[in-house]
Amino acid sequence: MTRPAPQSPPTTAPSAASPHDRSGVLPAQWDPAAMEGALYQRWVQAGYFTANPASDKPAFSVVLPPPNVTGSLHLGHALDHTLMDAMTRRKRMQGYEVLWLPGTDHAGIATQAVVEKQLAANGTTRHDLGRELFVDKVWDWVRQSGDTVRGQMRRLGDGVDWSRERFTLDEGLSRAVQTIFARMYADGLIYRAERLVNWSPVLQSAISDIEVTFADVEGELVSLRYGSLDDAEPHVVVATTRVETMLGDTAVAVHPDDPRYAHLVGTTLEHPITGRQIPVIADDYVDPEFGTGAVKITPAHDPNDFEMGRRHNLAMPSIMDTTGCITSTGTRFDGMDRFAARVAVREELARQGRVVKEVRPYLHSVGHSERTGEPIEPRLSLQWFVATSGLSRSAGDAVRDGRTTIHPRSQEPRFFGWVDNMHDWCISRQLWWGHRIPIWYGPDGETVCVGPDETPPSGDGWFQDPDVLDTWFSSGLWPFSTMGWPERTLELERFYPTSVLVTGYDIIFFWVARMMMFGLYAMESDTGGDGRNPEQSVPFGDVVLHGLIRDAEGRKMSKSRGNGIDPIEWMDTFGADAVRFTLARGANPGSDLSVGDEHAQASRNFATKLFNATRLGLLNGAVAGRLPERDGLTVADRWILDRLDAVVAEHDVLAERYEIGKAAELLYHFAWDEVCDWYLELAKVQLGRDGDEPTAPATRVVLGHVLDVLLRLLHPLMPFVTETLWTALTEQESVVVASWPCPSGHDPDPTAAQQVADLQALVTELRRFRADQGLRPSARVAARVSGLGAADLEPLTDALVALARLTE
RNA sequence: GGGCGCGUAGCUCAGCGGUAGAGCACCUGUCUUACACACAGGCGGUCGCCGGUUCGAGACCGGCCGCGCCCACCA
Repeated sequence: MTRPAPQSPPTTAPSAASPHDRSGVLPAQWDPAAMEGALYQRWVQAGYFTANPASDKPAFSVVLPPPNVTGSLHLGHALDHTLMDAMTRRKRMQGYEVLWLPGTDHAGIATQAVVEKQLAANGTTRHDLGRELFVDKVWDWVRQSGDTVRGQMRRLGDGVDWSRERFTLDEGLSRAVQTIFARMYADGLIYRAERLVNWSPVLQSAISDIEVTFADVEGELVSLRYGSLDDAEPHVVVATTRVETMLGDTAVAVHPDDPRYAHLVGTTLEHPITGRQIPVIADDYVDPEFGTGAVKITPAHDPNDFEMGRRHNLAMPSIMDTTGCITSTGTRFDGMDRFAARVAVREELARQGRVVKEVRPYLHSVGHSERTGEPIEPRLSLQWFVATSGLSRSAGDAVRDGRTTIHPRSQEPRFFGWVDNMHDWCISRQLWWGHRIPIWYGPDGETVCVGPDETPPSGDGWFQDPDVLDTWFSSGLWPFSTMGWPERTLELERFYPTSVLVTGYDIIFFWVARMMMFGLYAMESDTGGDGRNPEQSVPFGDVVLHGLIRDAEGRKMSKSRGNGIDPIEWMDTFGADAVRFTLARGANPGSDLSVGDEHAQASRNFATKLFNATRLGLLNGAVAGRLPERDGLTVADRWILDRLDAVVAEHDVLAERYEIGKAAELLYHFAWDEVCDWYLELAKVQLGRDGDEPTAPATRVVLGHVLDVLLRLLHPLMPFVTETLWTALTEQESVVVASWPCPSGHDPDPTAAQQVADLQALVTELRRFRADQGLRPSARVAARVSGLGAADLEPLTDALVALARLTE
């Protein structure tokens, strides 16, 4: 393909060019990769994205869900960011004082794991380094890799307020963490207890319920016999998929009404391996219909058994250490890994003749650590918890009574199901990277919570709790900790609660519910529960949940599958605008979207189309000026202006409903099918070949206006091309700070619409006819070549009718 | 076991009461002075199945089949 070189110095246009040609201000073609960076730079330098809390404009605020500080953005983030950027850019143009607050998350487990892996490669461990040195090393890593995300966000065009960027472990946020911890501790909402928690032997740490994912696993169901081997003597058969836990059994349970076992309840049976006598107890929990109707009870290693152990005051011996090896059973299995022990114990029981029936393969659901992948082990340990019942009820109420609205509505049951059935949240992690628990223990068993402005107790025997807080504890404070809470800053005053939260539906539980719990609690505790309007307490008025990104075959993108798309590579190939538009166009609330290269190509083509359309305008001297009186306009002009009004109105409705996908679709088709395919062609006729038709001057203004408005409408989704084209067209500073289009207020002219529709039908018919005849298909060319430089469409229509007849 | 959602052109998806749509793919033309990252024309669907409501149903109701996701303490 050859294309004429750009006419580089626009001031010295060749003599052949029309006197109206203003196209010199545009580059020869749209080259996104080469131009986007400079545009972004200019926006930031101009301070367009910096919020001014002192302004008197209405506020619109969004906080960015903080990505992992050492991570990199994937396409899902790009979707997130595109939606937020589109919303904030539009609101800015509408005259709001916009704050889009960026930042990153310290991502406790993930970040620590990366650095530990690096250490492992050098043959050391964090324990070799010691806590302080290790944490220093993590900070080094954070500083070194933390720029990746920022760079990616600049590429995407995110209009965030960089001057307010935050990090969950920075000083201010740490202060917020300590403050709320101290308040909740004082209120009894944070407590320490020995509980059965999900334990990751790989991390050697507790994890919360939602960090466990269940997967069906083929295991073995072993039926084993407690008591005598003589059928005439007392015995009970129980079944288990984790035989090794029998080493920690302290009871066998049956249903109270089960006649088969009534005579055994209250007696004891000998443990076949430890030799201890364990009681047979009766409890309603046992389902007599299931299996043999008898269950082995391991209180320290199974949640149900733990509860039963509490009800019946059973001993709760732990039989595994932090790495998942058998310990303190006093048997030869001590020191064995849990999976090795599973086999060894089964073999031992078989040798004793205690494995009844055959061992059956058994498909059952096993909890795995989401982060590290290995099966979790329920383990009894001393941990810190948040008492969630009151907090989660408030969070649920906020949605129930409409202070916060979830979009789409269909996601609400999922939210309620979670907040209404929440277990207490285990917040302590046996890690080193994170907010250390602000609790100090004294030599005489004292426990002191140290607030942000207090000095920790010192002296012999005092020490701080070694654990750190779950990462989601600090991210749960994000909407207000980032604005300076607990200080009463101007930012909080102006921008909290935030206007809208945008995120994927997969983190409702991790994040959304917790922000609501914390936000409500923090704001109420600020005022002692009075003073403040409850509406001010929720962290956001709207929650917009988008779907997950899948590949062209509808599969989830993942590193292991290798089907992930790197947003940077995509932007290199198609441009940031195309990537953004592709994601936005697929963003139907709450539902997943599949994307592939062909979608990005279509979006890139659309950007090029806009470029060329604007170029046509500039070639013909289109200017964005005051529109002439409507009475003097042609049918085509009146029609396109009416359409423009309608599209502006329709787009606003969709955007306010967060129907970004449909809004994008609307603009795409309006721009392409109506503006480019019809209006531009009609405008050419009205301009005339030499630009000297009587209708030409008005057409230049209408054409300029249509392009101007169209570019402003598209700017939130495609900021880069629209900036380049709009500034060229209007010769104004930047479309970022242009005003948002509103309908003209004119009544639509149905006659014009009808006449254009008739014309379209006519031309289409003519084209079809000519195609059938194997003639040149272009009616518009025919029209012009036939000398139909019409002053209006009525004569044009007549002429086309004549022409159509002629061609027959 | 509970919750949510989905099954519409080859693929990805809109449409949610009134004569079947888009993008991509495919076929046929066309370098027409904004654009071949384009233009024009075309092929292609008994809208998962069965009932019902209605003058009229992808669209509303009931049932069924298939698929996906989330939650849940099935020994």
